[in-house]
Amino acid sequence: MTNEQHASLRIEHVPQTLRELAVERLRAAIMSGRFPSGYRLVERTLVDQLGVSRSVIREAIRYLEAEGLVEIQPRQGPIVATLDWDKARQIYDIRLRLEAAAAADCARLLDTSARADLQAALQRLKEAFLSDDPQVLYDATTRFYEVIFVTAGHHIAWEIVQRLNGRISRLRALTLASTDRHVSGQARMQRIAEAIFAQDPDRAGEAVREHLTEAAEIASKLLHVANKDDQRMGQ
Amino acid sequence: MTNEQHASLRIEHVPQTLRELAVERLRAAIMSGRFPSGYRLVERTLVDQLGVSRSVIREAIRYLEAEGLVEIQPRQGPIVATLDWDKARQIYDIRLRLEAAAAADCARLLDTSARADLQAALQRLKEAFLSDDPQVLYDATTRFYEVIFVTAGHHIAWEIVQRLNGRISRLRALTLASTDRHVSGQARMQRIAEAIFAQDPDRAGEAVREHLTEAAEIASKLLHVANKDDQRMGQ
DNA sequence: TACGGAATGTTGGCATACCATCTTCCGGTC
DNA sequence: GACCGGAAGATGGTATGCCAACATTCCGTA
Repeated sequence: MTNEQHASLRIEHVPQTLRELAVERLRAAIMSGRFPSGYRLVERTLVDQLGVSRSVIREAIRYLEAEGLVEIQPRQGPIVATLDWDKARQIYDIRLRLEAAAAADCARLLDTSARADLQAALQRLKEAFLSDDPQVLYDATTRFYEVIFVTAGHHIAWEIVQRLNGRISRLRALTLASTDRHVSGQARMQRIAEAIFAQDPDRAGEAVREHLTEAAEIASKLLHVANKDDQRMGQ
Repeated sequence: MTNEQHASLRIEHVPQTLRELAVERLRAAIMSGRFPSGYRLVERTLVDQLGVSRSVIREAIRYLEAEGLVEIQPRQGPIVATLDWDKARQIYDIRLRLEAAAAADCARLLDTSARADLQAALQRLKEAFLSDDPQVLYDATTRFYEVIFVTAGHHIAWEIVQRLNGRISRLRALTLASTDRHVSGQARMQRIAEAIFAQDPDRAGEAVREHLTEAAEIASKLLHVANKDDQRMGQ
């Protein structure tokens, strides 16, 4: 069982097929905002852009469709999934529950090896907060949570959270970039880590809940501002 | 926003493309156990069985792969996803958290219309418990939860739970069929409904937790028995 | 000038063809 | 008889071709 216990800690299976590569490229393009919400994914255009055949593109789109990153409009084909505040709220709520549970179990199951992993992830996170590159902070945050989920043995929950994060990636990037967040985020992350190091499940869960509640509030403001911008710009 | 507020209550978008049809057929075949765990999904064989081209089959497989119902083995192609107790445990744990949250919010948000829906679903569930057809009970149970999730506004959580249910469908069928379950299951469902009708979120959440904890225990026993059978039969 | 329709282009759905790799099996040689 | 090598089959990966539906444009007629 679980012969992939720490599989997700590793370098993530170098993609071999064009299809896997295409999925990654498209996902990156969507999550980075290069393909904005509602953007039409015209197959033949993507063929030119990625330099692969339509078969590959279409299969990649099917995958991303099931993942929730792409929606199919009947008679119009695939578009980048849209996000309104109701959906975002639901996603933050699910994340809150799954991440709190993971942090609590992580605190319970912490062993020497996991402690070292978490320590390293926390250190990297601290450095990332000093960095100017949003991507670095994004990656470090992801890594921090990954250690928590994997240590807790919540592999499936981690997959779910990663997918949900994909759907709110732009919101998440904005949230992480927010200056308020910059200050308090680091402190909150620190508190999560401390509770886990102290092996206090309740406090770890509570720390995550506070952290994510704040994140959701910031996201709410940002999304509403963004929506107003969209309306003003007529899109 | 949420212009599909009650979309999932309806008859579910009559599939138009062969691909959607193929996804449904394959999913049904897997969930019913006709394609058992680990079964190789050979594309050209499926072409003959479903009477469509490989393009359609392959795209359907991509979708089910992202859904977690199918796994791709490098250099061997797709197989029906396998399930060990560690994965099943994780899935039950996630379901527990999401369903408890949905029941609580459902209790909070219950209005006249939702009350009627839930009442109808409960009635159908009671009749299903008297039925001999496992499928009827399965469908009625699904419908009961669907009303809870939709009323709570937890549409995304409902999608996630449905997917997770797909991955443990055989376990779930066994659990529902278990005679112990037959007796206590109905009582527990009744308690969940009563707590929601009383608009008592805490009690509703607790009732769901008890219900699912029991279900997970039954599933645990069944899965371990099944695994022993598998070993005995050399597969 | 305005309206209708036909021609053309765009695009997704579906089918098929080709190729590389891996497996299997058969035959020949030692 | 055993072992090795190659041919044939099986199978997934990829590319391409065809078609129907829909949108767009342009021309002809009233």
